[in-house]
Amino acid sequence: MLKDCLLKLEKNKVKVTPLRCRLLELFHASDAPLSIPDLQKRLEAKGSRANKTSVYRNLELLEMAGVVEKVSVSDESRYYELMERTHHHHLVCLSCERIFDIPIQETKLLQTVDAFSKKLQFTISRHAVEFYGLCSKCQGRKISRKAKIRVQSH
Amino acid sequence: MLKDCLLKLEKNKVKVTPLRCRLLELFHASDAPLSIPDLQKRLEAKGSRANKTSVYRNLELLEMAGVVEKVSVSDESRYYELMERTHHHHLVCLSCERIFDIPIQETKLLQTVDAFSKKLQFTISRHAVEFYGLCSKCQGRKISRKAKIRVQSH
DNA sequence: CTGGTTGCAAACGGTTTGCAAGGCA
DNA sequence: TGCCTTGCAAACCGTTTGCAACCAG
Repeated sequence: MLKDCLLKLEKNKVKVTPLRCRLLELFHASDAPLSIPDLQKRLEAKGSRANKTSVYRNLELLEMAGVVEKVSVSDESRYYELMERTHHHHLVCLSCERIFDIPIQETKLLQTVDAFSKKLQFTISRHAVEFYGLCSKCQGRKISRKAKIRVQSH
Repeated sequence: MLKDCLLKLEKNKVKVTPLRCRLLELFHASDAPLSIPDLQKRLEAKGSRANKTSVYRNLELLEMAGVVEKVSVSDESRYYELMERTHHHHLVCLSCERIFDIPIQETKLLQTVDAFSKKLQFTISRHAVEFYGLCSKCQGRKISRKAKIRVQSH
C-alpha cells in the first residue's frame, strides 16, 4: 500500500515531496526491482523527469526510512524494491537481466547461518538469496559476450 | 590447487600466460573474494603490475573456463573467487566490506526453488546466498553515511 | 532566518572499446 | 601469415560531491 509507505515516512519525519511520491508510485506499479536509471526513464516517460542526483539521494533516504530495500543482484547498477513486500528472493536472467520474485522459505538455512555467525561474532542484518540462469524467453537464444541481449526496460 | 586450475585451462585450450599464472596465485593466496582493483593493487605490491584492461579480460576468460566465479556481493565493484573451492556463501560486512566465507547446506532451499523455477521455465545455472551485517570489528563503531569506514584492502 | 529539497556541473571510479605492438606457431 | 595476448588512450556510464537557488516553517 502506498499509504503504508507514506505513514512510514511520516513516522520518520521524512517530508513527502512530489518526487518521493512519484518514486513510490513507480515502485508500487512495478513487480520487479528497479535501478536508478530505470526510475529516471520511467519518470521521463510520465513526463515528469527529475534530476538523477535527486533520485539517488531520495532512494538513500527511502532506504534509511525502511521503505525500500537494496537488492544485490547486479554489479552494473543498483537495484531497489519496496520493503513492505513479504520477504522473498530472486531469479535473475543472465541474458536479458529480467528479475523474477520467488517466495521461498529458508528457515533451515537461517538457523545454520545463525550458529555460524555467532562464532564469528558477526551480526546479520539482512540476507539475500539469488539464483542466476536463463528465463524462458532467453533459452535457446545464442548467448555470447558480443551478442549480449539487452531488453528494452524492465 | 594451482595445478588443477592450470589443468582446467589446458583442457579448455586456454594458454597459460605469465599474467594468468600470477592472477591464479593471488586467488590461491587469498581467503576471500577479490575485486579487479584488489588484484591490480596486489600485482603492484608484488612489483609485477599489469594493465587493468588485461586483468578484466583475463578474468572474463578465467570465468568462461570455469576457473573463477563471479561473486555478487557489491554494486560498486566486481568480485571473483576460485571456482574449485567447495560451494559456499558469504557474510558481508556493511561497514568495512570484508567478506567471510560460510560453508552451508541449502538442499531444502534448492528443492523448493527447483519446483518454482520449473513452473516459470527458468533454467538456473548458479545461485548465491549472501548475508549482510556487521563483523566483530565494526560492531559498536559509529556507522553513518559520512563516516563510512574504509578498511585498507582485503 | 533556517533547514531541507532540488537541480546542475563537474569529478570520480569501475568497466568497455578500438587500435597498435609484440610474441609465437 | 595469422591468431592471441598485452598495453595504452579514450570513451562510457553509474555514482558522488559541491554549490547555488528555492521553498516552507
